[in-house]
Amino acid sequence: MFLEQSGNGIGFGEGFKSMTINLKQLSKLLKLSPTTVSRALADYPDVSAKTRARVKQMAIQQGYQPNPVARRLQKGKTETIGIVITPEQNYFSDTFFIDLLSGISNQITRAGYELILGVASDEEHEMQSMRRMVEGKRVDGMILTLIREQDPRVGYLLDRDFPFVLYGRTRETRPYAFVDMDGKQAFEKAFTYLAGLGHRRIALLNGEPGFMFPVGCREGYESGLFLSGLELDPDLIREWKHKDPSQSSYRWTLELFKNDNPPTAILFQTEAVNGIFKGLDELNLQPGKDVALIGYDDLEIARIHRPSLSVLRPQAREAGQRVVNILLEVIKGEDPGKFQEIHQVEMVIRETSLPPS
Amino acid sequence: MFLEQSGNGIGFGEGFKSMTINLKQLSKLLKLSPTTVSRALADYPDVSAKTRARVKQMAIQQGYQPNPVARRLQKGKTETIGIVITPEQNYFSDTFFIDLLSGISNQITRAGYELILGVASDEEHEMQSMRRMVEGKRVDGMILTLIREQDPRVGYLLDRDFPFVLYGRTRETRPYAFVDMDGKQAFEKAFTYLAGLGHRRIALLNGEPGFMFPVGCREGYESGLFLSGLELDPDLIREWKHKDPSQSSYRWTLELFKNDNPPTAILFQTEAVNGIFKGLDELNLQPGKDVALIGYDDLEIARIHRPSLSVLRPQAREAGQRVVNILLEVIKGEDPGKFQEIHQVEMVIRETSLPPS
DNA sequence: CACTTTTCCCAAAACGTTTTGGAAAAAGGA
DNA sequence: TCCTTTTTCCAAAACGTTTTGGGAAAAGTG
Repeated sequence: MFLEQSGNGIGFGEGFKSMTINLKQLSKLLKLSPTTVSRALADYPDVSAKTRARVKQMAIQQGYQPNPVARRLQKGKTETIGIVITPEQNYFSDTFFIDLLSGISNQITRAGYELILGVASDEEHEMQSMRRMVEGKRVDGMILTLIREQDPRVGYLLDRDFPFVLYGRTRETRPYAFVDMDGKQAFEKAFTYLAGLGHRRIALLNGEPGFMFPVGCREGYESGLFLSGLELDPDLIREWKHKDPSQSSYRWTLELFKNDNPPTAILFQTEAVNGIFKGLDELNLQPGKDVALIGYDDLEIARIHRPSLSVLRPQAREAGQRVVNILLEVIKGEDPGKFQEIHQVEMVIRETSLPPS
Repeated sequence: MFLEQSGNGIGFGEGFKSMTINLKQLSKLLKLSPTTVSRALADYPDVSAKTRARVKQMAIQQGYQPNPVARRLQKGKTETIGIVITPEQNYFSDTFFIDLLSGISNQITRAGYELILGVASDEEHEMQSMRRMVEGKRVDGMILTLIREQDPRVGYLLDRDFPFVLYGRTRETRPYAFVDMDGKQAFEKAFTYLAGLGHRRIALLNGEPGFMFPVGCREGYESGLFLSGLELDPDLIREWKHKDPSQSSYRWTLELFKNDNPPTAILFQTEAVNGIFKGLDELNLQPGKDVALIGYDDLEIARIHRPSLSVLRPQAREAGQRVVNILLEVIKGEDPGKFQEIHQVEMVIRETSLPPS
């Protein structure tokens, strides 16, 4: 008989389903050792150009793909990176996050890696899901998003010396890798733009405290005040709730204009725009005309709405790609402290950023 | 020396990072063979209750977790299931999809499996991403969403006899497993409810042709017409575009009310609600008062808006869990044709479903 | 030609599990 | 007591790769 081992012979009696060839079968077909075939495909220099070509051609012809599980075991790597999302925080339904994820996925695939996804209902499950990935040896590295000021995930991963990259930043003294958007510069830019148009009462509807991103926004806002020679008025600043962006921003908008000296412009995260629009509508104020608006993030609603919303637009897709490339370096053993990127945010002037009337 | 093999001895000189124990080390600690330890942990009957208890205790104490990659190789399974999303279609940013994903992830984790995510920019990349998973032996099964009437993915998977479950249905004669929402029943229910209130001119703003879900909605609408003894008026039916739900539905709303005999109620997918609201606003028509509205899917906007939107609410999370449980059965070898579930959709009456004025 | 170097290939080990096919020890039956 | 059955354990093989450590043949070198 030609077939020496159980199911490892070539060709007969196998269903369509299992029509995949493995290294041993391929090497038999080529009358070479598995070693040589493996090394030929990996472009090792110790296999002649001729046989390398022959091997590669046959591999393509036979549709051979190395079994990733076997490779992972041998290499001691999972070739997988993990991410955990928390839908409750109303963050995931943001198109900007999809862009981020799209960039991440794109780059991961290009590297031949896999992205595994955890969905956690709250902070506790978020940690639990991450620990399963890390301690269960299911991933080589983690990507963290929606970072909090005090983020236990970061300490956990640093303690274990486990590779990770943040999209965002946190309060942590030890060095770690991150890609962040320059929220400060963005809000400063938006503020000074509005101030340059003549606005003197500019309100800030900021993200919920506890998370890190509102910190930069606030800094940029204050920096804008300073650069424009204006005083901070606490009445013009408030936070919306992640659980309920529209409702909380709606209420705040109504309150804001009960003020004796109401604002002529508002800076905010675009996520909260529906509530603001609704509030203004109820107050018979026209967005853009009676109140200038600039949102952070370019969601669909910003483009669709009439008047269209001026926005600060982070390049989420590019950021996602950078996050992955950095993580791959960190996994290789590079020093995470070397990778700390702050990306500029572009301002898109549309119809809601006119001078005060 | 006590340590017989390279890094396999217990305990000395290993960093915090590699403080994970493997089966061989654990068995050495217990003075048992790896075989017995493995079988003890897997509750095989051929290991005594006493040693089983001892093994389990030690495993917990040492924090032993079997290396999933090694297990997968031996078992010939990836313990992984795949899903590919297409952000372009404006589907992913829907909270209902997050619910679905949440149910999927939840159940996958419970089974000890992994969910790997592909993000594809268009139909072609969607297929490519799926093929990578399937032909690259990276998953044991696939979950498909946003199904088209003619969906090449289904044919591809059926041809290869590869396990999969649809969230939705397609036009395909061969048996396959699916979990679908009863869009027909939902729209019929909504229609007859409105008709029961006295509405006689009920419009339908449906999803884009080519996808499967609008088919059921249309059927339900027509069935509602029939049950209410009404005639179909083509002027009252139109589709919105996936690429741009708000804009297309906005335009349609304006056109709709140029009609000599305009509708008093509209049925639609909630995704398109922003355009409808905007259109009605421009026409000085009050939602709920001048025009009754019932949307399909309970998005945040539906609850937030004043008046709040009456909706048809699919239980996406439960559906996601079912999809996974079914897929696991199919992977085990069960006949996919046995698993064809159509889930009822609940109607939530809020403020936009009053009788005609 | 004899010796060294380079080129090209391969057998065996290893990655960490689970499964297979016993085998020794204990218990039961006469 | 001797034989059979049950209980309890284990050595070895297998999963499909990649890496290690050569080794034979070919090509240079004097």
